[in-house]
Amino acid sequence: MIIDRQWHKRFNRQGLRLTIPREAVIQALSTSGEHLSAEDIYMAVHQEYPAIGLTTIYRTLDILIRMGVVLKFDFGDGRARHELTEAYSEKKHHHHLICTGCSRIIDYMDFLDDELELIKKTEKALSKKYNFQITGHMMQFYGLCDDCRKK
Amino acid sequence: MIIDRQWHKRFNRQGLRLTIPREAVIQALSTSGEHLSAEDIYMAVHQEYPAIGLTTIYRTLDILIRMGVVLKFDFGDGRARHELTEAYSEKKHHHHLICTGCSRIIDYMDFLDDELELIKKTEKALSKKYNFQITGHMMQFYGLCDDCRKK
DNA sequence: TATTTAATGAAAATGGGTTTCATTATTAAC
DNA sequence: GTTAATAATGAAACCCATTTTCATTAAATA
Repeated sequence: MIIDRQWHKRFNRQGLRLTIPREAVIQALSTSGEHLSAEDIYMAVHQEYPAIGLTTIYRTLDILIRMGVVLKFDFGDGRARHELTEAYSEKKHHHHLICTGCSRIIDYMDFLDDELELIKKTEKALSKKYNFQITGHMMQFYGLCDDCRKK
Repeated sequence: MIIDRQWHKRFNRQGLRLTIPREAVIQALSTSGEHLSAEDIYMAVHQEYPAIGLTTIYRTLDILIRMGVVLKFDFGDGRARHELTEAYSEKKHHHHLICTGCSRIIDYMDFLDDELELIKKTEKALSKKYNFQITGHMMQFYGLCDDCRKK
């Protein structure tokens, strides 16, 4: 992800500053895999900027969530996970299949075409009806994985 | 919800006992509205059984989640919410629209027919491909509500 | 009845996540 | 540039939902 003038504007528009720590968090989100916990991001950022604290990570994530740049997930294991929203991500969008037995997460991208088309339609209708500005969605299936069924 | 022999069997099958506290939790979930926090359930149960502790609520919820009876949600406000899964609920299934600004939750049921049909299809395909026993799903849209957009 | 096993509540511990506060870095005003 | 106002920061303290521990009780089984 290139942090350009656009990004600075996005922050300034709300009276916020795009600082080094904030850039670092955006970078980490865009390069360090998926569903990152705050601590994952902290550790990634820490490599290059050891002075940046965990508190700042949390604060930055809050801002990015409010800006619609980041989506916060919960997979039921007690820590929140974060990903760039579709509009800001270079990664292929996916949905989740979660085992309620062992918390295993499977990202799936099959069958997405139909789902996404429907989601786009729903999004439009919802945003009109409730006057929401929709920034993302989350679709998860829960169940027991192969291993956990056997137990 | 009638707690019958079926329910006892479901528990016994796993070496568990269907006790009064556990019945009370199931009852609370089936009658006390939607997206209940552990404390909501505790308070509902407390009315009739003041001796039942919060710890037992948490433990019972864990069991019910593992059994596929309860679905655990996170709306980003720091407390988990719980609902009976579709198979065990008498309530109409719905999806969520969540404001990332103020955590307001809107349940919507419009546009569901198309969604549900697609979901059923996807469910079948996923469960086959990944050998999952799917117990429920969750579909949430995120965005800013009318009020929060203005700020 | 005796014995094993599951379930329970209270209290303590855990651990994400948030607040506070004194300090530092930016930006704006002059 | 210098100065004044404002935003951002990290460390430590705090909060609070959830878990764990442990001694006790209840239920199922031999």
